[in-house]
Amino acid sequence: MGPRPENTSIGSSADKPADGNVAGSDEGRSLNFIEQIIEADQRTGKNDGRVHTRFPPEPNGYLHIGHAKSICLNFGLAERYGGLCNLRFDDTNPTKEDVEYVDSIQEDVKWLGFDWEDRLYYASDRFEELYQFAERLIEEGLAYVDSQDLDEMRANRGTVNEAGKDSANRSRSVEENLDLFRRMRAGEFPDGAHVLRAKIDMTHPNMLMRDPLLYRIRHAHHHRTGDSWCIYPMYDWTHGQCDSLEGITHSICTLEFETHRALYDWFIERLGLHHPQQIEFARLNLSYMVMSKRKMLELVESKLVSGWNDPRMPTISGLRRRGFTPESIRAFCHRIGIARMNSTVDLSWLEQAIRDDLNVRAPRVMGVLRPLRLVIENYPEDQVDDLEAANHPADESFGTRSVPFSREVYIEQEDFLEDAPKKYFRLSIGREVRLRYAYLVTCTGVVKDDEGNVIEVRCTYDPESKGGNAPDDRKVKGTIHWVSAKHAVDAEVRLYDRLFNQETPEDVPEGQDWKDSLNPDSLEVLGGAKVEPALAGAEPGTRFQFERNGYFCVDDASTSECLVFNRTTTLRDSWSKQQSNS
RNA sequence: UGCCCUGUAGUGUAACGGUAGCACGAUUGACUCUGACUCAAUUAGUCUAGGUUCAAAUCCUAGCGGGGCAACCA
Repeated sequence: MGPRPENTSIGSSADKPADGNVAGSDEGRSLNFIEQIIEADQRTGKNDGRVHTRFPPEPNGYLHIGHAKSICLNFGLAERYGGLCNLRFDDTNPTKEDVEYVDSIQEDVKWLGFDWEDRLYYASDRFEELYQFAERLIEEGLAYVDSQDLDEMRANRGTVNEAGKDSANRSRSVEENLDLFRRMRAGEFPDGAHVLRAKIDMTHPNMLMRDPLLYRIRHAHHHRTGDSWCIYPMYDWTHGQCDSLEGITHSICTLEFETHRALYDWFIERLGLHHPQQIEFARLNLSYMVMSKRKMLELVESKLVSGWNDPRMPTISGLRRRGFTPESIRAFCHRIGIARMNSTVDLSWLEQAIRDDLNVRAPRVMGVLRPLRLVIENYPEDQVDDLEAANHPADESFGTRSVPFSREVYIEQEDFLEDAPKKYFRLSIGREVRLRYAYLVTCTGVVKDDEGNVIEVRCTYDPESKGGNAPDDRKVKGTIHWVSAKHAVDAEVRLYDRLFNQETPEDVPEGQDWKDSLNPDSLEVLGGAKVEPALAGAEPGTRFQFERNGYFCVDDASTSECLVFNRTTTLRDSWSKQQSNS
């Protein structure tokens, strides 16, 4: 990539795997409650010791970090116990679903590093089987066609404090039910005319058991089955049977399906099928983030973000574009654990996970975000030094590269201060700092514009300090990064901050909209950044550490004419923390 | 005036009637050609009240707090 043949390819090693297991060793780790269930099942010989899980998204949106938790759980369990994990699309609602989502979901699961092999299933592939099951239920008097309208049905369902009332249609004969149901399938009725319901108990304290709907009429085009169906099964009628037919042993879902478990079991038992165990765990909540598909869709559609893969979004595609590695996301999911209690993980955990990973695998490079010209008065006009710089401070296998140095360099604006406090280790008039890998320089003065802004810093260098060390071994506390002005490559750098200012943006105070807490400064675009020449032509997706500035990833929009970087995350910064604390 | 689930350091999770641990953070120090990394140390916890027990985070009762359930969504 770089123009200099002596360089090792600093970009290509960006995806070099971290040594050691970034996800942490499982040895000696205590078991989460699901692993305990599985191990107990294996001890008793349930399912012949088999472990078979599944990840069952509805293709109605892009996957996000919360799905990643579920993916890591389901595929991880299969891996840990020598079992299998399926990918299944829960595509029973044609009006909300699309192949765009089917494709992106597969891409994201693969990118995360998981493989369903030949076990890709669609609930829609089982519409016929599910239909036959429904006829069986009708024949056994366990289901009936109801013809109440929506409002009637709602009214008769009762409330959490009041029992529901039986529908007048509840006593229809098996023959009539079968006839009506077949005609529903045949397309004789308009949307909403009838539904098929299970006959359970309209007074049940669990609302889900008050004669739940199995089928609704929907004359809609399905992204897979086309127009061959006009009745579509509901989630509850679909999910457990699909689990069962796929031979799933442990059907893991989030807590909001807890009350559905009674129904799940009821259907499987009446049908006499293999009985997977539904197990619920707490979904992931992240501070300063919204995770509902509805809200994310609204952000996308109202152009408050650039798309599903906006680097500020919690989507897998957003995180990928932001520069996250799959390993870091898996490590994050591992670190947050699995439990049944609702909780909120701080957004900083995600940053910490990517820092840990990139620290090991990202080559170091120098880039100046907000340039300030530094002129080295005693350095000859036409001279250029080629200085050797390590691509990684702790891993020699990354090799070295050569960085050109000349009389004028750019330094970071914040690395110069006229009135500097004692503990400021950077440049100020009369003070000496090290230009990383280059020379020690001492500031002699500044040039200001009419308004008094510093537009140039002057200094002298110690020719004896080439490479960064003085012959007399004098200690220089500060080391700053730089880029040779005449060799610099221009770049656009996009800095990201949290999307919301509210820790829990979903908790909206009355009279406000959840979008009111959007952070207006979540994106800052720096158009005039300067990076070292080795970065010219860096491929989209390549990750670097800009020393002292953070981790950066070449954006998909980057071209050879115009480099564009996304800042994945900053480095930890105890200096600015110290500043803000005092 | 229902049913179900759930309360452990700041955060996330362990402890399965028997020593309350771990991770992340925070703080301090060491190291340092990244105020990064690394290393060391420190910090801080069982919602409340009763009860059972030799022994309770764990079991029981009551209270308090959080979440879910009344789409022809998943």
